[in-house]
Amino acid sequence: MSAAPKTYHHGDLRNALIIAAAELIEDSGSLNFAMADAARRAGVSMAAPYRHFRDKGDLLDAVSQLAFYGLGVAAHNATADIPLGRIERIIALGHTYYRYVVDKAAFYDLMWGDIGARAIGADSFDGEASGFLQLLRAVEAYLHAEGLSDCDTLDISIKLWSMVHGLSAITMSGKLAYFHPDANVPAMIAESAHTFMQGLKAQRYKVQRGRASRRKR
Amino acid sequence: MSAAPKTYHHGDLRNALIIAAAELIEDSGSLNFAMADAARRAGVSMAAPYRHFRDKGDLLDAVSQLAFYGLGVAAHNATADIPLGRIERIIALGHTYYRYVVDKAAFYDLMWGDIGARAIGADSFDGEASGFLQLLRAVEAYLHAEGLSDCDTLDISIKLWSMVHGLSAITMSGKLAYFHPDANVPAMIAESAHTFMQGLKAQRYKVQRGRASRRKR
DNA sequence: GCGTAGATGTTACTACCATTAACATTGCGC
DNA sequence: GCGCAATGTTAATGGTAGTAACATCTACGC
Repeated sequence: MSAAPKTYHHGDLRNALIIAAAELIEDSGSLNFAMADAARRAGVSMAAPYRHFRDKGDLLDAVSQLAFYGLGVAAHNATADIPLGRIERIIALGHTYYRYVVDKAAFYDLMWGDIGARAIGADSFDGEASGFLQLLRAVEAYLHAEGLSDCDTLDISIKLWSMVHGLSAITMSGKLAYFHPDANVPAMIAESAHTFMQGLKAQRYKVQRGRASRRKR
Repeated sequence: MSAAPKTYHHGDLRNALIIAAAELIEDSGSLNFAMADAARRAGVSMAAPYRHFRDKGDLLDAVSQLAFYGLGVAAHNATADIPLGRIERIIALGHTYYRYVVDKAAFYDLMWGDIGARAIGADSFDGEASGFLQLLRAVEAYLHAEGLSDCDTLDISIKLWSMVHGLSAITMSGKLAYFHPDANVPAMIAESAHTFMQGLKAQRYKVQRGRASRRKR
């Protein structure tokens, strides 16, 4: 099939365009690629893409899904051999997230840029769900292993995700380097996770104490 | 001075353009305003802006500073009557951040969009510094009041900022609504702060215990 | 006061790009 | 095989960023 590229119909133009766009974004480091370039790279005329994508934003959404999918794969690879139940697994997920985002800065814009303006369809999350679900599983296992089963896994996972995402965003924006030039982000990610989990345990003890001796205050 | 607008030279075009752009962004809810529109709104020809801004991105940077400045003002107003040293002051800063970002979605894109692509000058932080400095002061006072003075104020402030920024970003992206439709973000912000601070205290006790009885493990 | 240099604005132009319209080819269901 | 829907093509439209060449004003030395 790779020997018959001369047909009038491309055959898999939609995917070819997604890949072309992803390459253009990665090469130029910016989302400002030209629709025409993506078409050129896929070997079709510049009007062809509009048979598959309503407009440029539509194509960007598709590439965005690909980027989230790549994150999910990276997360899986990075944590495959760290046992469930250990906090190291959660931290490794955070480090993977951070590295993925920083290494592929343009992808960050793709995944998180124009958040205020873009209307995001609920059906566009299948790919990324994979990454977040990995976090959910790791958190659930950890909470169970630490005797914190009464905590809300979803709630805590989102809070952990927020920490890592926030640190990544602040780093990428250049603001971290401005306020704290010698910050060590991976270390901060690990520390945040540890501190947060310590806090959960402390709160649990507190609640238990409170329960045992009437409620304080 | 408002009675003599008919001069050939505008007099304050730079600021007029910044305000015009901010209004266009807020009205349209998108960063995709036309340079020509900003010029029109300011009452000048479409080439005039280029005497004051190298290109559109340069103008956007200026508006971004304005947005961060507005955040600083909002933060100040929201916390003026909450005493230093109380965690409520830190939480109020988080809530202000969240509300500002969600209320002005287009401004979010302005402040945090295109992070991967835009090169941000170190001199562009004066305005926003004000907001972050307020957090620094609140955290420092709290740590002191709670006997946690040996903690690193800057490090902890950045971690708290990250949490709130991350929650805000995930909310705005629509992903929070997808994974956790009935999440209460302000409550999560408050909880995160409490849990984190509890964790700091627990870690301090741990260190002290460790110190008293040789180092464990 | 005055005259000029540089700052600020204007009009006219280029080049590019997203998107659409009208037309061409192809493959698939019948 | 036939016809229609899907998929591509070329050609045009309209809009935008940015530049060039020219115009006007303002500030400042004198």
